[in-house]
Amino acid sequence: MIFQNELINWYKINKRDLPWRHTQDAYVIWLSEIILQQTRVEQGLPYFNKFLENFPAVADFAAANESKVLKLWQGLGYYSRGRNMHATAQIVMNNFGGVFPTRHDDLIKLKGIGEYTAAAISSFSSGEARAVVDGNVFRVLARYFGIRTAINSPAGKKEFFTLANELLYRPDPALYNQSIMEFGAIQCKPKSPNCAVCSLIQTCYAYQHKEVNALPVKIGKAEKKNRFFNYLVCTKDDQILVRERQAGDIWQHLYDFPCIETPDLPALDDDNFVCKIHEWFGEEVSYELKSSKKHILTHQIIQVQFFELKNYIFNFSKQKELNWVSLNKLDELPQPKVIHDFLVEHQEEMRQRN
DNA sequence: AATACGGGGTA
DNA sequence: TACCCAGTATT
Repeated sequence: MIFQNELINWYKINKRDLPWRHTQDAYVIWLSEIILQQTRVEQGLPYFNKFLENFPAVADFAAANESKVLKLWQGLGYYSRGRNMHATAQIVMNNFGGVFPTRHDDLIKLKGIGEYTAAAISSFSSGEARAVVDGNVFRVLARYFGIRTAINSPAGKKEFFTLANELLYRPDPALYNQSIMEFGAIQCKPKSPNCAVCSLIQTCYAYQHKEVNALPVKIGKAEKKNRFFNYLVCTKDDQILVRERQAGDIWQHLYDFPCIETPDLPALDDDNFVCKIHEWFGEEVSYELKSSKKHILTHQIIQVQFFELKNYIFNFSKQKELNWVSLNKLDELPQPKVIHDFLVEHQEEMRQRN
């Protein structure tokens, strides 16, 4: 039990004071855990506060529009988390009488809650004996026990999950789970871990064998795909033409502009590009490049260009998912970051134009 | 078993 | 750049 006791002792001295550690309310813990999936504490913290303020209880969350949820989520990424939370809040109202479940076996069935999150919520809210296995735990265990199995392979998942549950400190699962994650986040970091002040180095495999930087092992290197989005910005009085993005691609249910996606960066006189603009907006249309930027996602690099259109005739029958909205209304709709940045940068001239 | 899904921080 | 972050869902 040296490993567990050292982690817990370390935690009691070094832990950060985080708001979700002061509650056993499963709803509040759920809020924090979903927000923190693939997200650093510093980035998620303001969103946690914002969500709790807008939705003090699960009933408030369930009663909101999905669009409002996504607007609050704007900028945090992985928007399916927001959509799944909204669906889960409604399931909790309908199937659990508005009482957020605390048992792992109930939690795991809810949308957006997987093995990690079910273990986290159940252990933190009710002390259920479930070991959390997140990126921090993978790293700490791989280093301390010298495990070379890839953490993103099925065999690795199984091996680490089994070990984590064997190690779980039964007298206080919640305390132990918090301890090992916090230790991974602050001390046993991915880059330049703070081994100099670590009380576990005598028994740490990676430290003793000088393999700290080689562990954990991770396989695969998803190639990033290049995409080219050419946004057509059309304004009329205080209205602007927007599109709600649909299923099957990034940014589902967020709002952007009419877009011509091309296989490469189009020249301003590129035939296919010009042809498509004329098809949508008439032969008299003129366009000017206003802004260009590279937007990087996990699996895509998107070269984004914004064109301001003038003298256009818009044919709605060609693009049914497009709608005119006022600039003020657009402010309330959820947008991808690259769209939001464009609107902020150009809001003066867009409003003056009217 | 592999891929999709955001955006930001670090070295 | 490349890698990682309190991962999950889908193919």
